Amino acid sequence: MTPSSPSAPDDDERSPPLGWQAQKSASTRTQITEAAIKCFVEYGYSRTTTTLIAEKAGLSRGAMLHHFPSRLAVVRAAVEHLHSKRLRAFRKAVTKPSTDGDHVRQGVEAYWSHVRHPMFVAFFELAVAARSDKELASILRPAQEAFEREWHQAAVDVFPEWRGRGEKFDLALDLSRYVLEGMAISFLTHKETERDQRVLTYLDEKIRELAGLPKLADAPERK
Amino acid sequence: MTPSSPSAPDDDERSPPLGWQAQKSASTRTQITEAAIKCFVEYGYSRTTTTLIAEKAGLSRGAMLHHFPSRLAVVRAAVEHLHSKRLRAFRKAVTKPSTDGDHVRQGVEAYWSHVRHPMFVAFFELAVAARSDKELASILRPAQEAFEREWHQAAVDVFPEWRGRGEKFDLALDLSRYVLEGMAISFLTHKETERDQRVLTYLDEKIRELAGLPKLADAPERK
DNA sequence: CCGGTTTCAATCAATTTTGACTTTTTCAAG
DNA sequence: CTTGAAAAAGTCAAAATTGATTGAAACCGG
Repeated sequence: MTPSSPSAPDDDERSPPLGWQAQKSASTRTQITEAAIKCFVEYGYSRTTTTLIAEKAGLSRGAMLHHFPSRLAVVRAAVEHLHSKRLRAFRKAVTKPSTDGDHVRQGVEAYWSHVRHPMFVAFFELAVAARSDKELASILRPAQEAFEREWHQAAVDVFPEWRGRGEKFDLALDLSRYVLEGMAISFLTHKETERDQRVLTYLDEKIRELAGLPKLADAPERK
Repeated sequence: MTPSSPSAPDDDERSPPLGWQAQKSASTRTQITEAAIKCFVEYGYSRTTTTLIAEKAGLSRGAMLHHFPSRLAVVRAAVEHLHSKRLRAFRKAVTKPSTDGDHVRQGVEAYWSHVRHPMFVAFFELAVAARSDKELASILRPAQEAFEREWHQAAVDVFPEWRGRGEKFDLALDLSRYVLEGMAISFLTHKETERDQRVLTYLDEKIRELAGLPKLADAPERK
């Protein structure tokens, strides 16, 4: 069932030979939660069984259930882990010094990269499953709300000059969120085309309009 | 397990006393597929078991498996049924004589109503599940592609004057699709606010811009 | 009224998943 | 080197789901 070697040094085993049991335990726990997240992305939420998680983490199922007594406990930990990772990655993306001082472009790009990352897929799977699973919903809601607050705060930080013009600001935020998430979700089943680049460029343009910023001379290449 | 009366006259039982067995069978089959669709909406795809479908359809499980030999057969039929219903409803919405000759408004409104309908939720559940279920994906893909072709055709029909200006036309279409679907999906877990009405109004406005139509004097109330 | 077909109901075995329980291994401290 | 606690592995029964099989009931044509 678990043919992998008992102590396969994964990417979380890089802790120095402090050899502490507590540290090893923590390392194993993150290994498990990350395996769970990978399973969400690869197999979807409902197909993520404890067996599958243990297999992907390179542990026996019994070992996993020692760290997390039940499936839900793993899910809980995975949600927290995913949330903090997501938050950290997003913060890093928006606080990165802008390459050309183009706040709009950077903000859009940051969230666009974010929603195309596997982490967003994992969170999306959880969100969809939570729609008809009240228990999961109660676990997910705090993390989701926290992320959205952070998202909004990041937007305020990126556009400090935009204070007071609340109505258009909110509109630009909502529009961006819906367009980018809608595109990202669409791309889960469809493949990207050149047309979609035009949508991103157009979104940039409209946000600038709403912000009262000057039009960009020409749209530079998007990666 | 199935406490409901054996021959509960549901909304599909209203066929006249033609008493034919073949017709009754067809009626029962649509009853089953519609029950399956309801289950997708209410419990999600993965939790929609054969037991649950039979229960919701008011049949014994054995009776259901007589009409559809396997779970997948039910899903297949449900996808087809859902697809034709979706297509019919959408066609009706877009071909309805516009109340005030405002094509843009009508088109947006039509698709907005569509994505807020339970049928869209069901299709969405299927689409998400299909992401990690190749068998379901192969069932769903034809229906999805057919609907998208029809969607595009409907857009062309609603804006006959827009031929030739392909680039902006496609942009308007893509934008609308992403915004509306993104909003609809967001509303599956969040609740609607007044801010979202502004996004719809803004979308109307931008489509008019792209089409080169005059700005609307004032935004009438949305229902 | 009868015969055969269709529809429906109920039971059964096989499989999967889960969580509890037991046993073995690892490892740091004395 | 011994020892005891933590970690890992393996085993087990209970529950759920599925599809097959069998038996009963309704219905139509003759």
